[in-house]
Amino acid sequence: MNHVKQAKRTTIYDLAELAGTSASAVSAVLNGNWKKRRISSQLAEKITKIAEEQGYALNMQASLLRREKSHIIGMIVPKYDNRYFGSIVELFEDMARARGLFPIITCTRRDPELEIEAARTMLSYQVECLVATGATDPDKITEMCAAAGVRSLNLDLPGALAPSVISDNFAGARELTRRILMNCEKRLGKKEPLLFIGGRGSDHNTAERIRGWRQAHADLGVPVEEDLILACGYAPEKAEKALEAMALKGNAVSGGMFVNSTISLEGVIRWIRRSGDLDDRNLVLGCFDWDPFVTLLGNGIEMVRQDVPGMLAKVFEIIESGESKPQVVKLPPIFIN
Amino acid sequence: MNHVKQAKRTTIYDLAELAGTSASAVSAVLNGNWKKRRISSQLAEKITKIAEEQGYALNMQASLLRREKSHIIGMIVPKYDNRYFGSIVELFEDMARARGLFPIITCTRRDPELEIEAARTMLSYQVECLVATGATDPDKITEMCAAAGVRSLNLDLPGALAPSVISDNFAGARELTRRILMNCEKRLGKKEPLLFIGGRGSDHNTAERIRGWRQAHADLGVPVEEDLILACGYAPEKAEKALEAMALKGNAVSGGMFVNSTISLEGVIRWIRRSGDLDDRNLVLGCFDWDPFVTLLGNGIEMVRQDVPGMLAKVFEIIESGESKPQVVKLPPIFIN
DNA sequence: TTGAAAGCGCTAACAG
DNA sequence: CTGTTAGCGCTTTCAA
Repeated sequence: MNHVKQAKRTTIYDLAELAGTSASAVSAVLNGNWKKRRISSQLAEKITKIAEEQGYALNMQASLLRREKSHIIGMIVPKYDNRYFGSIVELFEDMARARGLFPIITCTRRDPELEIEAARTMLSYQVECLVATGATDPDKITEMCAAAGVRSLNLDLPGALAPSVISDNFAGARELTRRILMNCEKRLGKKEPLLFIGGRGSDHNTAERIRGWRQAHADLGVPVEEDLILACGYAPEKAEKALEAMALKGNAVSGGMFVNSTISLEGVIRWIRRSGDLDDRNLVLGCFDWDPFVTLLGNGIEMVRQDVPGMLAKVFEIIESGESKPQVVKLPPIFIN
Repeated sequence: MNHVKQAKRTTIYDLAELAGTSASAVSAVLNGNWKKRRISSQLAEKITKIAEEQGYALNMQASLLRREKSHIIGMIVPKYDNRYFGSIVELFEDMARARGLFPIITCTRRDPELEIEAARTMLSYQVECLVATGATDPDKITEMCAAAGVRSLNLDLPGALAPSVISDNFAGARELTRRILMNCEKRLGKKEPLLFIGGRGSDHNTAERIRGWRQAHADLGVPVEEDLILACGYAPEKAEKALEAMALKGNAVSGGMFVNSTISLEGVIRWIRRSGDLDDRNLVLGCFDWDPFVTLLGNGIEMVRQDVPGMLAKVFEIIESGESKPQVVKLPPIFIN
């Protein structure tokens, strides 16, 4: 209830003085280890009450400086604005807190420079562990962490130097492709080579998905066409432009389409809407990603939902086990339509 | 390139020893104020090189403890997993960094207890300013901050004790309602009272939107029906259940509908899909929120997109001005269909 | 042009 | 049962 703006924040010394005791007693009480110090519950109560009254807030910087463990866990993530990363971040925070860790998260917008700068900043904040999600150069981050004696893990995109938890992109893409091809047959009367759109050819997941896409074509005896692979990046505009360019070259955009993320799907659908109706175009879509509204788009778009709770459970399992040798854990994604 | 796992992290004392100089010199050089201290560029260079070699990372906790300003800015946010809050968070991080601030963000899942706990934690981390986004009890947070001599601002949901930046919910809802009613007339041949679904009656934004919804009905001479107001909460399941309950009571769900957020819209559309086709039901929808995929849902759903860049620009403007007396800044939202 | 030293607020021995 | 004390790693006078 004290609304006076104080130049100096209340410290344990202030509290000690008010309680007529010492700073160490205050510290012990406020940290909950006063039974260990056998402080009288009377004093404990008094201190707690005074702390409350004064609106005391621990100075974490000082506390951390003194303590050996920071209990801070960091995560870097490429984007917030889609369901996949949004749910990763939200669940990560939750699970971290449930384990008594303080999560700090930062978004790097798929910018390699920002990624390493973010990692360095996290190290400055004394993270005990850093989870690099969808990093472009995870090994660089692992090296930086290792040099500081900090554990790191990769999520979503694997690295060679630290444990990685990812989706089984090959198997997922293979099954997704199979489903799209079957839908083509059902709806268009024939299985035709699919378009692959979105993502970066250089990133591991996209490469694996293209591999699965090829395999499924082979499985079903459908030839693949190399110039139907448009790994144009993730942004909606890029997918939109890629389709436009394709159409301008005189290639009819029709048949089946494997879209590499909902981000790209946004651009794809925008292009479709701009240039004619989805139904009219006889398009059969599948997307290696999930968004609730896409389900509601209709047209039976096949989707793959990555197993975020499963992946994070694995991440924390590895963290808790203390394991730090490189290994890639692949989790099967979930199919939705 | 030193991959040896070190028990102790490299400190400026280690660097000083290696460079044959003192910690204070190292500190000055690494902070870039060595011209002020007139340190020889030779020494500066040497120190920089050694720091690089050793993979030195500043201990921010120690640095912050000593410094007077933390340059940390905090934000609490209810959810990550929708476009609105996702874009707020992403842009906030960006703008904070551009101003030399370190953003720390935490998600409180609309849990009032978590909110104040999160605020306390942020204070422990010595934030210089805290932005409370969509907080259930913003004034409580402002009080806590004030007691610690920390500035706070409210975003999305206003408070009485600190500057607040919000959308103009009344005007937005009024115009959105008007548009839905006009669409009803166009598509269904008549203007009928709209259903209002989603949100909490107790939250300011929902109350303002209901007020706008009423006003628009009055403007167009359409009577409102009180039991068409279903402020059932935000979660998709809640909207879905509310519609189900309404249908079970024998009330036909048809005509126009004002949906209070995309989160709720998810449940609404799910219910529609489960219980018949959107087109068949003659539903005319509007949503006080925006999601790119909703545009692509078709059916001409009217949407309101809140002006996130505008709101954050205003937030930082207020922060930079040092202003801290209560005021509510309302930004007009943008209409999309 | 540089180094020594004090101290930020807290925790954890250790000494009563 | 409780207080004193020694730092954690860094920044910043102050003195040289």
